[in-house]
Amino acid sequence: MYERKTPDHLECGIKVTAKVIGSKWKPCIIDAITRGVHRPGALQREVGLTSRRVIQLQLKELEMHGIVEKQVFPVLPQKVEYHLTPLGQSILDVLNAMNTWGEANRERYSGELEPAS
Amino acid sequence: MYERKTPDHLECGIKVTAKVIGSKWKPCIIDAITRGVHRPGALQREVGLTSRRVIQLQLKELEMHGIVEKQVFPVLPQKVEYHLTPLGQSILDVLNAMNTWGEANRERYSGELEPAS
DNA sequence: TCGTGTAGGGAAGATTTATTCCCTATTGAA
DNA sequence: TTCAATAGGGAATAAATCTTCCCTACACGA
Repeated sequence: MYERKTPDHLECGIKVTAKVIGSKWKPCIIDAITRGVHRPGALQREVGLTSRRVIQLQLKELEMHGIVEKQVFPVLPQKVEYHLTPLGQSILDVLNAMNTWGEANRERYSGELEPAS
Repeated sequence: MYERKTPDHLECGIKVTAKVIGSKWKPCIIDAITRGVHRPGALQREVGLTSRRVIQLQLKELEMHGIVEKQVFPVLPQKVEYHLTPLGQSILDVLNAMNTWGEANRERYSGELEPAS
């Protein structure tokens, strides 16, 4: 586990939220779970472009942050499912706002960046 | 200027938005500008905790991304102001959503992290 | 027995991002 | 003349994040 060398700055709400969903794959994972993909292996195949390990690490953090809940079925072969907690459900509002803005402005950022406005 | 070695993944709106506001200080800077702090030096003092250089770099990126507009006054000593563009105004919805969620759940993430829910 | 699937993790390295240090240039005030 | 303020940037380094490689363990089927 990596140990931060600088303290977290959580003085404003934005940074709290960023701490929870601000990483390369977490939004994708949360999105996939809401679409009904619950098992780690399936999530990895769904998200693609990244490895099993990466998904595992992100799921673990999401679980620590109370966004997802891990459910272990006592069967073999192993079966595990991750579901959104109520807290996880509540953060969908934020993801939706981000998605809406991004979709509305995608073309501006897709090609090379022009100087702006 | 740093040149990325891996391509941007902008296939979903969330990542587009994250590219634009997803950095350590950009949300703070945008927030300060909306509160009426427009000059680089003042922004640096307002945000605190970071250096002049950092603010400069972030402002430059925000300008390239069309979020803020730079206004140079032809006077001496130099005077420069940054203001939000209409596009910048529109992204406030996202920042507000993030802030609301974060404020509502701050206590959960302020101390040490408990295993969750 | 060997290869497949499941889920999980340690350790090292690559990549990206943030920060620091030290420069430029200008004007006015001490 | 020297120091403060203004705004800006190059280069190097520190820190954080992401990724890859190689392990564990279990059960089933060929």
